[in-house]
Amino acid sequence: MTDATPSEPARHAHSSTEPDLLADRRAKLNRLRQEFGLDPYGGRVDGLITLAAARERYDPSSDPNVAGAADSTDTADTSAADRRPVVKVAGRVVLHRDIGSLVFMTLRDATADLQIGVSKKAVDPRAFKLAKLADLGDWAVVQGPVGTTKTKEITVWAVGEGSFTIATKTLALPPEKHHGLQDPELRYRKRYVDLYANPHVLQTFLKRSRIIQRVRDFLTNPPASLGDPYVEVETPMMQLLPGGAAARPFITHHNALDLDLYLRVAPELYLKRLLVGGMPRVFEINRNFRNEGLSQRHNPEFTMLELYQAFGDYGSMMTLTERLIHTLAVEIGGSATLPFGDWQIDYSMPFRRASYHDLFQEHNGFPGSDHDRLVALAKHVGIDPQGKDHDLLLNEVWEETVEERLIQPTFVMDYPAVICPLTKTKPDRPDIAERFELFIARMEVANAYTELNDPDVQEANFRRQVAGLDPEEAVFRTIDQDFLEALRVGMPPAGGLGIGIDRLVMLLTNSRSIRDVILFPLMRPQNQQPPPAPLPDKPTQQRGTTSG
RNA sequence: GACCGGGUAGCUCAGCCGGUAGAGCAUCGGCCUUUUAAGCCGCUGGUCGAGGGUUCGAAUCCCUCCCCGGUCACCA
Repeated sequence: MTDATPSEPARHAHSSTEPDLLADRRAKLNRLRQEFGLDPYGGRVDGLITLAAARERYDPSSDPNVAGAADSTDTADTSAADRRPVVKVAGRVVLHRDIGSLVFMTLRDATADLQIGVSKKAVDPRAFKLAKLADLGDWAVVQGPVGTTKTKEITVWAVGEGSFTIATKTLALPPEKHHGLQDPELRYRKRYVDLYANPHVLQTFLKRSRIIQRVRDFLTNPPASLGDPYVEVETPMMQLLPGGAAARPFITHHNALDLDLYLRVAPELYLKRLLVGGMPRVFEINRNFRNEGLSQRHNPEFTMLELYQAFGDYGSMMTLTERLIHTLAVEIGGSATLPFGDWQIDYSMPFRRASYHDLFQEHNGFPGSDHDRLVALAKHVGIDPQGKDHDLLLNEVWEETVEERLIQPTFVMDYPAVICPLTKTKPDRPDIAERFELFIARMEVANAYTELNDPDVQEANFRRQVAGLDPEEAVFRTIDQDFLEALRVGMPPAGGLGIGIDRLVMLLTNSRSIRDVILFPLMRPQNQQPPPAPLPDKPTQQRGTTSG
């Protein structure tokens, strides 16, 4: 093949790190520039419609291939009698069938796949040669009538000068055209390939977008029975103290203030400050960061809906939660009953409500208050009861014996107060917290409290919590005195709710792994790359450049 | 972190009781105006994840390490 001419900049020459397999693509790129005068990284194109829209434009009454119409041999017909609707479409070339003087391609965009046809007779020679040169993976633009082929496949036929062109040349070799991209590692690392090569992946993420959109609509314009709208707010992701959940935080550093900061594990304590300030109904949909293990259900950064309602309680949160999730199932999933793996999940209202203790009794055959039997069961399921408080042990056994049996949507209510430091207890039961967790398909999807607003009880809970920590953990679990001060200013009684958006999307899209609903899940670096050099302490660039 | 499975051509995968590396698709060259994963002919393409060991000889057996997936652990 020819190498770069003097007119070609050096960047078009082979890089020593580039696989030889790309040599053909490089040569073709140069050829497009030199022989065709084509910019292989072209610009703006007006007047495009989606492939799905083009398919809908098809009009059988204009189609000479439909029985009764004349001249059925030339479907790229350009005669004045042609009444077929003319469209302009763009898409990635995912199939390419060159049969001599006629080239068929299948283009793909976010809406559909659609066949296009380029006939030597119907286009200028340059456009026809470009059609023959097109590679799998190129972006193509085609203009012409929407018709069919002899086999009735709806096809956009390129007709006229410049009616087929390559808008962007790919330099990469595409995945196998039938199997798509299968290797999970490659799918997550090269999501940009996964998205186009596996259409259902793109559909999942479009659905995710619709789910989040619908949640926002629901909360900012709620059903009448739920009362006033909720206001969307944004609170700090970089926090001085990582509060609101017990997870280990990520640490970062602000240079100008020479200050260590934590990425938030939850927005809870800030949203409650807003209740104090007089915002009665607030919500936030945003990322939390927890420095813990990865699993099918855990990614270090994940998206959470948190919501607070003044003068509500966990009962109001229950009503809201089941209404919201039912609405999403029906409107986005298309049915009140949706598959998840081998299960059929029934999102009909009302969801089951059962107390923490009743569920323990139901699945274990004795009350959780029976300490001796609890200890015996703990040993039986492999939990060491040594030195554990009754309620903490109960919780471990509960998670081991009950959680995995909660397949259908179930509100688990009234947790032991000792594991709920931010929750108000029941008026007559100081040992029971007004908290629920919603379980679906063994996953904790939502978590809600009647919020604790007594500053003295809150402070006592914090102190008890910190006292039980080893020194290493205690470092980042300092008591948030400003939050206590806010409670002293006075937080109205309130209900609060958190919903794990990623898990909800998993359920509604029947996705087994959280990585299938997060576009770019965290992965280890591939090639033992050295970490980037640390930033200089003095932020010289930050001044005088672009400032907001 | 532990255990199990995997890493072979750009992609999807065989080969794994040791004997110099295979298929399909893609690429490249040729033919073809109604193809649907088009077809036909021909040609390319691999430090078999990395390093070490055993052996006359290692993709294959052994050791160490890296990456991915799964299970478990961690996650008030």
